[in-house]
Amino acid sequence: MTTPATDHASAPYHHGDLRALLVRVGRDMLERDGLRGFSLRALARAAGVSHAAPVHHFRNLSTLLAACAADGYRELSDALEAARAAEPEPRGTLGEMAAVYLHFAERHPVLFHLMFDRQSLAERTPEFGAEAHRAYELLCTAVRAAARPGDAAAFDQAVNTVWGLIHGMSVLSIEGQICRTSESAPDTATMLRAALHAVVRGHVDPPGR
Amino acid sequence: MTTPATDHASAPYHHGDLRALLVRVGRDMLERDGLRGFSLRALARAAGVSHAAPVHHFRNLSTLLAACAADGYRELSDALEAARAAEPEPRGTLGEMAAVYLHFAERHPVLFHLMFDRQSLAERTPEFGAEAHRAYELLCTAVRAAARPGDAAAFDQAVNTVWGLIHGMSVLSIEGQICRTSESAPDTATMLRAALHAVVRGHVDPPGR
DNA sequence: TGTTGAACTTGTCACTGACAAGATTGGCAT
DNA sequence: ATGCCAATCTTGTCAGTGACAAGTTCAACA
Repeated sequence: MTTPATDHASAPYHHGDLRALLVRVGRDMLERDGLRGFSLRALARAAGVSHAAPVHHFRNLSTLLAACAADGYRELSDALEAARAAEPEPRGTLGEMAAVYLHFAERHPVLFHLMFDRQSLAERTPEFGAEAHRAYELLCTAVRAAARPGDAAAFDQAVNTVWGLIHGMSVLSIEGQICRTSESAPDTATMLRAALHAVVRGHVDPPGR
Repeated sequence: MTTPATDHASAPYHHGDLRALLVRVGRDMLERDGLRGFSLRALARAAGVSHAAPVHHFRNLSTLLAACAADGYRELSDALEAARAAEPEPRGTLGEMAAVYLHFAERHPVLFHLMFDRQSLAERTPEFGAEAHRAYELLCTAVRAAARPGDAAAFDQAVNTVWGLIHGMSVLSIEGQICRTSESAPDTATMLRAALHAVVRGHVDPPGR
């Protein structure tokens, strides 16, 4: 059998870096066919290995899914970092991060859904926790920089509403639930930026009492 | 409630109303064990019928899941209607609806996740579409009443951000991701109400400022 | 009363996740 | 070099699953 041309490097044992290959092929399969048809054996077939080979890299299906989700968080975190680097001004950073978040969700809807499903990810790997935490910290830092300084309660309020808004609109976009009765309505990212402005302003003013 | 609409099928046949029983038991199993362990045969066992009995009520697993999700939307819509009846003042209605939405998500996290997963619900029943649309219309109406009159684009903006915010914070709450660095921070529902105020105000002001 | 057809059962098949045991292969002490 | 070792991968197997087919029960009705 011809060697599957996995270029050298990381840990080419028998097959090459099968673990990375499985995550890559797994993410492709997830996006193409969704979660319900997802199968360890189908994945092994697609990767060109025997049906039990993945077990040596992932204890079970949940662990494999967690690895795919962790890979997604890594990609998202990298994109968030790039957004911050491209637009260092605090309010601008937050808007860019929101756009990046939304864009990630739209490009990887199934994975995005998986990343936020505690049930499917019952087996959380340390890798998953680390990458998820990294994305979270990036967002928190951006919120802290964008919002005027306040007490801890105000910060909690700001982080939760900002992340909630970004995440919620991303989900609606994925599900095709974004309302567009008007032709002149701006695109989803623009709507999200405008709403973020309102929320960030709103959290410093006493809420309407 | 009322008797099912289908006259000829409403009377208990061999087993009683197995369809309703399956949905009820199915929702219980979903919340207890999550989606991955979910199995038509396990459901049949739990309901005390043979492994193939559910097929006569649900073409396949997806259809059954869609029925459970539709049942969830029905429950949510009923709760939203009750919220509107209890608090007819427009801004108050919106806040109450948000609290109801959040509460529903927290009490039925797995089902809630399922209700917003286009992949798992590839087979959409008419029942599902109708109940989902009912919840959506309730929310739209409430937003229209609460926001100052504007053009269609402003309405789109308001609906999308309001629903996005409510949905996003509900997801964060389910996932245990609500940030609470301060003891004095209000509970999630209160944070959500405050953020809604900011968003509803923000959408009438020009966001450019 | 006998027929009909929906509701339900039993039986079966290919497929899946998980496990066990054997085979391959690179690294390493001797 | 030699030979052992352990990680990687394969083959084989088992119970459980979704889906389908064919048989059984039983309320409704002509």
